[in-house]
Amino acid sequence: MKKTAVVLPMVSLRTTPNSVMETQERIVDILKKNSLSVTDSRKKILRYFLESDGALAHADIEHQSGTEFDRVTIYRTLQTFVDKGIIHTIPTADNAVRYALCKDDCYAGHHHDDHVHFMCDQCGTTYCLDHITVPGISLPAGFKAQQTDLVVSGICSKCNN
Amino acid sequence: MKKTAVVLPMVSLRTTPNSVMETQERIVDILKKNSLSVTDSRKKILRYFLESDGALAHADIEHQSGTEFDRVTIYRTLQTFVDKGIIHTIPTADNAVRYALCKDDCYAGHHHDDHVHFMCDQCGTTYCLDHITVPGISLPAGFKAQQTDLVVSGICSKCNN
DNA sequence: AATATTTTGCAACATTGTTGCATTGCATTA
DNA sequence: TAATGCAATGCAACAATGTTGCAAAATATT
Repeated sequence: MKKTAVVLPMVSLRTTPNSVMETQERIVDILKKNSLSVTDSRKKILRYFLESDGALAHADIEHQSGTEFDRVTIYRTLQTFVDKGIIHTIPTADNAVRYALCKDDCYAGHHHDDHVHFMCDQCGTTYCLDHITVPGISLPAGFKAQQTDLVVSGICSKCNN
Repeated sequence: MKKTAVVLPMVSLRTTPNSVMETQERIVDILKKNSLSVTDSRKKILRYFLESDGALAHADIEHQSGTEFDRVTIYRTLQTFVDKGIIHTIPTADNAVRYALCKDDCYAGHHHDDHVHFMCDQCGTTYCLDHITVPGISLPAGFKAQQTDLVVSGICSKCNN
């Protein structure tokens, strides 16, 4: 492994704003609560999600992280997070795989992401509209719903000015 | 690549010469109405959709058609059909691109596929539930909806026995 | 600190999708 | 219906995306 330089040295904790410290703690907390060993790539990738207001695609993370870690590591980390219920995938109209943080009531192997996703056609940002729940759909006889995904695309509030 | 056995007898349509002729005519009609030149690949691919009750992925068509035409031709044909409003893409939970025939009120550059899609976790078939419309979603201030996709996954009526 | 376990990087590969260009096939007009 | 113009196809080469096995490195455990 190449990199030895740490991004956020412990020493800086005193002089760093509280919010940064909180995020760092929160990251480690999430990983430990999910019985995951705390590694640099997992911390970094989880940080991307915590600091992003939208969803992230694999490519986003790959570009942001540069050559810091391998493509394969990103794939495996994302898969691990999905398995643990930390993030969830979002089906989008353009069929590009995107991931976003789960709410607290998701746990390993059991997602509860019954909220609406919004994808801006202009800036490409994907939002989780957590407070809008997916309406129940009455299916034809014999059909049994397991999961319902609702994705709205259009113009978001930032681009709508 | 000569697949002989036909799979689904579901609605067991008696293949009289007439119905075959009708399908053939319908295919040519659809192509001409959309100002597309009538080629073998377009006819064949369009036939796959007309004879399928579910949605098709690129891979499905590629496997079914064998080496009859090039992969690139399939990509371009599907794209052409989407552009003309003959088929539409379906966003699925597994983020695999699937296509299905549009209803009549779709035309070039303007899709009206406000119906629900159902994807069976067991057999993998994707259905267009044309008669179930997507409910209106009230978005936060500033958000403007352009398109709404609702995909339900679970067990379909065929597998639910 | 030593050991056991997990994760990572690398390499090699598979699948999926895109582009340019010469050739082929369709459609149009004479 | 033969000639011609234009669109579609096949091919090759490439780019992007995703998967797997294994040795090396990092993490967790004792």
